Amino acid sequence: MTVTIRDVARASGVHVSTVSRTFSAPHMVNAATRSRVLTVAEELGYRPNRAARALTTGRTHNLGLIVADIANPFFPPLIKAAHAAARQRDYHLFVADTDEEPAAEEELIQAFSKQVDGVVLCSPRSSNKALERLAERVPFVVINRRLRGAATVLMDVGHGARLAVEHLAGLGHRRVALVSGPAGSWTSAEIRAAAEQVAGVELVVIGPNAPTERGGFGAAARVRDSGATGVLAYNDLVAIGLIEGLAELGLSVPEDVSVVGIDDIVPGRLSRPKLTTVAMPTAAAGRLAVDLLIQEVTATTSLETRLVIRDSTSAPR
Amino acid sequence: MTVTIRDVARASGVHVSTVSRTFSAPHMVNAATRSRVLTVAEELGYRPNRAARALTTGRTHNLGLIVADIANPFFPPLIKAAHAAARQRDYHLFVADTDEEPAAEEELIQAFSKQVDGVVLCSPRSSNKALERLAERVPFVVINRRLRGAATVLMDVGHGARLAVEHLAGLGHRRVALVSGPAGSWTSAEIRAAAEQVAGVELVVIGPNAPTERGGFGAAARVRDSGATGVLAYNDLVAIGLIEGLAELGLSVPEDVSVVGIDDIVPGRLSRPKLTTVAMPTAAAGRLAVDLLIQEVTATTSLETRLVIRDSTSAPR
DNA sequence: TTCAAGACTGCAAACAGTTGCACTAAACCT
DNA sequence: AGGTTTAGTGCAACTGTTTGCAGTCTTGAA
Repeated sequence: MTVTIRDVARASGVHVSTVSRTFSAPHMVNAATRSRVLTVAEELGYRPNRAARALTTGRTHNLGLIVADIANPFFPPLIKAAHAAARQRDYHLFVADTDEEPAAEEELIQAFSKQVDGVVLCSPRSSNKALERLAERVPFVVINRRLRGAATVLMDVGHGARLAVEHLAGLGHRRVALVSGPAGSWTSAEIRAAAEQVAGVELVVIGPNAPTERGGFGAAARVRDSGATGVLAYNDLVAIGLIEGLAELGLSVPEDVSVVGIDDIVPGRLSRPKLTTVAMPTAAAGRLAVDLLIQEVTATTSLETRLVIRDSTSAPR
Repeated sequence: MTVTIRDVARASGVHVSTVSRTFSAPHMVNAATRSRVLTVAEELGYRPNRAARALTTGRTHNLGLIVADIANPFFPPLIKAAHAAARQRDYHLFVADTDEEPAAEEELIQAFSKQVDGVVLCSPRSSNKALERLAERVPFVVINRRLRGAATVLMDVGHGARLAVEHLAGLGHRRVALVSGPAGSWTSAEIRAAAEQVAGVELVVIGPNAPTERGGFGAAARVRDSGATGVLAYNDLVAIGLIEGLAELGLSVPEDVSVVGIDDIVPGRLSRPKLTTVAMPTAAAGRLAVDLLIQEVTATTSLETRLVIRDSTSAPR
């Protein structure tokens, strides 16, 4: 039923290898033959079968993208950018969701291995050891994790966190709370290390917390009790939850306490007050990751972050 | 370099066909042989090559999912659910983004056609005619569009819209504005038809509008001028933009005007006031679509929607 | 005019599996 | 005991494409 290279060959009176070449190495075939083959192919509605091609060439023109949670607002812009970059070079993109389970990462990589030319792994939860082992089966690039032997794309949260705390300091806050993330998080550690370096403010760490709205909500009382007038939250969801929790306690943002988030996800732009936050270059990271993968370069890149000042921060009372 | 079925055959002293069968038809091979082959395969780290398998069987065990915009908060829950359903049956999922361009739909379907067993198409923008033509190349199921010849999953927005208007009527609103969506939208038409059927309220239609925050923002003045005290917006983004626009005009929600959205996206839950909205069963739709695809059943299903009452609606002044 | 160098094209062997068919041996039935 | 079924395995052809090698035909140069 499906039209193959042989049908085209027969219909245009040449050998299959010539047809093959008009698609994969056009310069090797005579212009006249080429155009004849092309028109015949067009008429017949022929499209090369990528699976068959992959079999001989070893390249599938497919890429895999693994994230912890597709529905987490942090990821979609990254996925979208990765897809666009892949598409531009005529690659298809498998997308997979681990549901935050480290074991799923390994399993997915294994399952992908024969079917993709590489995979990009976002904020992996697996151990470095496990990842290094997997890197032998299939090339990959990791986003937001340092890993030797694999290409790495980092977003410089540390810098962003410092900007955020400096922003608070500049507004006159002297005591700021850091509502941290989950225990093993690379990002959380980076944020803390950077925040601690800012001179002139006393930092109090509250956490670890779940990286969710609920996590922020739950931290509200401790924030109030800490006496801090400014807060840097692990991410925007935490910040939003925190603002809600503070409201519950009769504290309003930014009048009573200033809050800055991290990530710059859509809901932060839409909530009230609009969130001051550290914008993460997720789209750039996604795009870059697939570019590195396709070009097979092993590099480690650090992407700039920046502070977006909106309505959730102001001078303390 | 990579270990094939032949390596396993040699190492375990059987013919390749036996190895093949221990993986794809285990019941046809003797238990003892099977376990021997299995352990050898395990030792060698053999994994069947899906591309090669696809070549003979014609089934790739891959599915495609095409959405208009991955970054639109409406889609990620659907993608996630579709992925989970696919994974459960050992299928991989290609995800693609058309960037709202109808032409991209066709192109993507064509490109996928040889590489997937089917594709699910969300809220397509292409003409029915074009879709019917494509349906001959590859099986697909469509979400949120009626199309004969293809399996269809519908979300019953009409019902939800009616509930929403009835809710407003029940609160005492007598004049409600419908801030509609883009011109050619099936959904928008459904909403309007349903809203018009509710007795006891006068409906004024404002639109068409872009299905975005900005679209809602821009409609604020016309809503004020309409004299309506209640509003049903095309979707949550429009509702959020509208609320912002109304605030700009000195009108607050729900005190001065009640607003209900549609979709129940995350930002609506997180914004202030929390949005009353019609919850769309996106996850169920995604899951169901891939199930239909895998089981190759051509059915048309209509999924229930429901009203979620939160803080953006109250009795009129 | 002859010969070497290109430019095209065909041939056939891969690639990694699946599967209909044939064969053997054991188990079953009368 | 003889014939028939059945379980298990091997054989080889096939899937759609690529690609190294070899052959043919022009060209251009000497």
